[in-house]
This record gives sequence, C-alpha cells and structure tokens, in this order.
Amino acid sequence: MAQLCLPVGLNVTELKQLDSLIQKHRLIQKGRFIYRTGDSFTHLYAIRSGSVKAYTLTSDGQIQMTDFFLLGEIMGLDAIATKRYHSNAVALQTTSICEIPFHQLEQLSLKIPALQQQLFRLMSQEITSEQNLVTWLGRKNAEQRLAAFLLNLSNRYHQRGFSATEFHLSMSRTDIANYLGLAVETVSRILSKLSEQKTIAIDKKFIRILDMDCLHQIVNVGKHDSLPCIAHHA
Amino acid sequence: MAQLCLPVGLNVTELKQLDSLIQKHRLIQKGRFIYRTGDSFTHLYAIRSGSVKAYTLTSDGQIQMTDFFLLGEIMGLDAIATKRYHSNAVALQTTSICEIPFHQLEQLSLKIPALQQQLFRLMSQEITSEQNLVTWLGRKNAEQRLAAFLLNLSNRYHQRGFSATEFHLSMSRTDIANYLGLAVETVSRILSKLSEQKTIAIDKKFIRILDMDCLHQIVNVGKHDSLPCIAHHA
DNA sequence: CGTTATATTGAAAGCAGTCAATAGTCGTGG
DNA sequence: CCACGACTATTGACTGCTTTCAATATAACG
Repeated sequence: MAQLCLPVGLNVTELKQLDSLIQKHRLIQKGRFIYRTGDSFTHLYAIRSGSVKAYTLTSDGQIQMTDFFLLGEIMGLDAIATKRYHSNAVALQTTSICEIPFHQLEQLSLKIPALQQQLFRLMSQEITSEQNLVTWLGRKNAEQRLAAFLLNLSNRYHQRGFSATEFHLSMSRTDIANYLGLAVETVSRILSKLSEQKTIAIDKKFIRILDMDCLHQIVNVGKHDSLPCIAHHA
Repeated sequence: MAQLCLPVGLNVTELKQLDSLIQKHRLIQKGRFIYRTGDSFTHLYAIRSGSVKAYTLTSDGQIQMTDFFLLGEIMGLDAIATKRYHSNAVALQTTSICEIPFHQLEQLSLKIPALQQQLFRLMSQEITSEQNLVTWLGRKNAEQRLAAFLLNLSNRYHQRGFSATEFHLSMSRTDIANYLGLAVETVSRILSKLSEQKTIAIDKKFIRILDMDCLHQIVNVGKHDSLPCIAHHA
C-alpha cells in the first residue's frame, strides 16, 4: 500500500511502519471535493487512480486553475507552511486517493532518514515543477503553451508506465484554457489547427500525439519565431 | 549567526549545533555568480545583505529570469531533488551570503524536530510563492503584473523590518521585464504612467509607493475590467 | 429525448510586442 | 575630474496575436 502511495526506497520494517500510517483510502466521485481553500491542513493525499484539479478563487470570484494531479502524484504540499489548504481540490472523474496524516508522517520521517530525504525530494520537485510552469506562462505564445502542456501530460503518464502518445484529457477545454491563461476559444482553435496539420489527433477527450518532434519544436523556438514542422498539408 | 541565516525557534543547545554548521559567510561582488546551472548541489545559501537574481537559459540561448532573492531569503531549495542547481545565481549588488551545507543540515534535522519542521515550512512556502507567481503570469495584463510585482517586493521588505513604501529596485528594468514576461518598453511605459498618476514616484532605481490602495485595486480587478483608481489628473 | 453545458468556428477590437530613435546613466581611462 | 563609449531607459508609431462577442454544433445528463 505505502509503495503505491509514497514510492520510496525503504526496507521491510520501515515499510511496515509507513503502511500503518497510510491505511485509509477513499473513493471520490466526479465533481466531489477532497479539500477546500482554508480547510485546516491534516493530510497529504496521493492519487491511486483518477485525476484531480485544484483551483483558487480571486478576490473578484474568478476561478484560477493552479494544478492538475494525475495518478501517483501528491496533493497538499503547499499547505504545510500555513496549516491550511490553499486551493479547492475536485475530482475530475471517479478517483481513488490515499490519505496520509502529515503530522505522523513528519514524526516517522525523524526516525527514517530515507523517508525524510524522499519528502525533501518531493517538495523540491514540486518547486521545480512550479518554476517550469512560470517559465511557460507569459513568455510563450498560445500555441507553445498548449504544446508544452500536452508534452507535460505525456511525460507524466509515461513516467507512470502509461503510453506517452495516447491518453485521456480528463479536464475540460475550459479548465485547460484557465490553467494556461488563455481563452477557451484559443485552446479550441489551436487544437483544431494541430489536428489539421496531423501533429495530433483528437476524438473528444481522447488525444493521440502523432508527431512528438513537432510539439517539441513548437515549444523550443522563440516566442515569435516561426519555423514550425508543417511540411504536411496539400 | 544561525539566527540570521535560518531563523527558527530553537533552544540554546540546538542553536549551537546549527551554528557550527553555518560558519562560513562570503561577500559576493556585483555581477559575480553564487552558483551556475548544472553545478552539483552542496549548499543552501541565505542572504544576509544585498540581493541576487536567478535565471535559466532556454534551449535557444534566451535568458529567463526565475527569481529575485532579497535579504533573509534562501536560495537553492529547488536543487535538492536533482542534486544540481537549476539556475544561475548572480549578485545584483555587493551581497553577503551564508553557506549552509545541505547534507549536514539534513542530518541535524533528524535530531532536531523543530529544525525539520522549519525546513518543511520553508519549502512549502517556496511552493506557495511559485504558485502565486503562476497565478499572475499569463492571467494578468501588463499593468497588473507590474503592480503585483511592486506589492510583492513591498511585502518582502516590510516582513524584514524595512519600509513597505520606499525601497531600492536592485534589478534592472530589463530583468523586471524578463521576470514578468513583458517587453522592457512595456515596463518602462507602465512605470511612467503610474508615476504620472501619482500612484508611485520613481527616481532611477529608488521607488516610493504613494497610493498603496491603488496598486491593490489594479491587481484585484479582472484582466480587462477597468475601474482604476485614477481620480487624480486635472 | 429534451435540456443544459461544453466545444467549435467566424469576425472585429485591443493590448502588448517589435522596430526605431532619443535621452540618460554608469564605468573606465585619459 | 572630466570625457568618451557602452549600456540602460524612455517615448512613439505600427503590426499582430489573442481576446471578446456572437452564432452554431456537439456532447452530457437526467
């Protein structure tokens, strides 16, 4: 169980101790909340299956998508400092999560150095991942943001042993647009365009990446350079 | 010494142990590097005085500003996971830093629960701070990004006991523009505009915030709503 | 099977980027 | 101490990407 929730190189004894912490797991129906902004922070949550979106509300009531969590990823790391969750976490589909009581995890990690290391590593990764996001937004045009988003999902699925080229977009176009700081219409237009030039194929929420190199090229050229990989049409 | 570098509620004995780790401090001249992308990760660095900018290079050689570090802030947290620094850290002025050997800090934090907690807290804060940045970029227009940037600096200086309304912009306009994903010209134009409407006053790199409420209003309205606080001119 | 939410596509407007020219600042060496 | 050159900052004009508004089309849900 612990292996599934918090994969980390521990010996059998240590693993048992961790297991005793992570007993509960819950099934969350689509649209249900795991936690809400301001709730007092008690647990980290690991996704065993399904997916979750996290968003905050601005002072004027607008939604701001902050994260999508996929299988194997940990939610709630940003809440440690303030002891309150900063976002609303909602299941995008029926989702199974592990509940990890943080206080006990903290205690245990004092006794198991490898566990402490893994926690530091996890948090550091999260910082890096947020920094990368910062790098895309604002500095990249709409097409690049979307290409980077698709590649990011592809990598994350691939890491967990799933196909890097075919996967399910569990979030809506509206959510994607919000996450990338674009209008829904722009996301839709660009998906259509990429589909036309055979870089990707889309059937509703199911996506196939046909030309991975092309996506990489799109991401890596400057904001307004334009030598895309479209040697296709006509 | 430790108090200055890693403020945390420890007793005298614990503080001594921490002190013994954090012996060295270095003076870095303006323009000098503290670390570079790819250097192997050995230390965290805390700023005792001065300021530092951190940037990465894109695949096509463009600079991407990722962070500004001010007095009291910790650099290098993103390097823990990969054991390599992810960015280039350069002093913006003559800067004094504490060197904190991370491996030893990790060891010590196994023995001092309060220290471990403080480290978790620090990293969690960093995650939150990056998330906030993500929230601005891409979702806010140029004026809002700049207003948010100024308020952010104001808060950070204020937290450390300095004036919230008057401070030195140690980074260049070019750096600010890059950080916010804007063109230098846009930053310059907006600073001029805010200056004209008496929201701020600028003398070269020295800035005074004259109307803090106005800045907050700018940040908090929607991306294209426009009811600014300009009841000033003529 | 109808109703509502989500997605696609088109046309027009606006914000920010680019290009260009000028002004001001900083550091170095005469 | 001043003068030169290089760098940084400011301001203006124009282009273009992305948003907004509007109209369908398609999918999801009870």
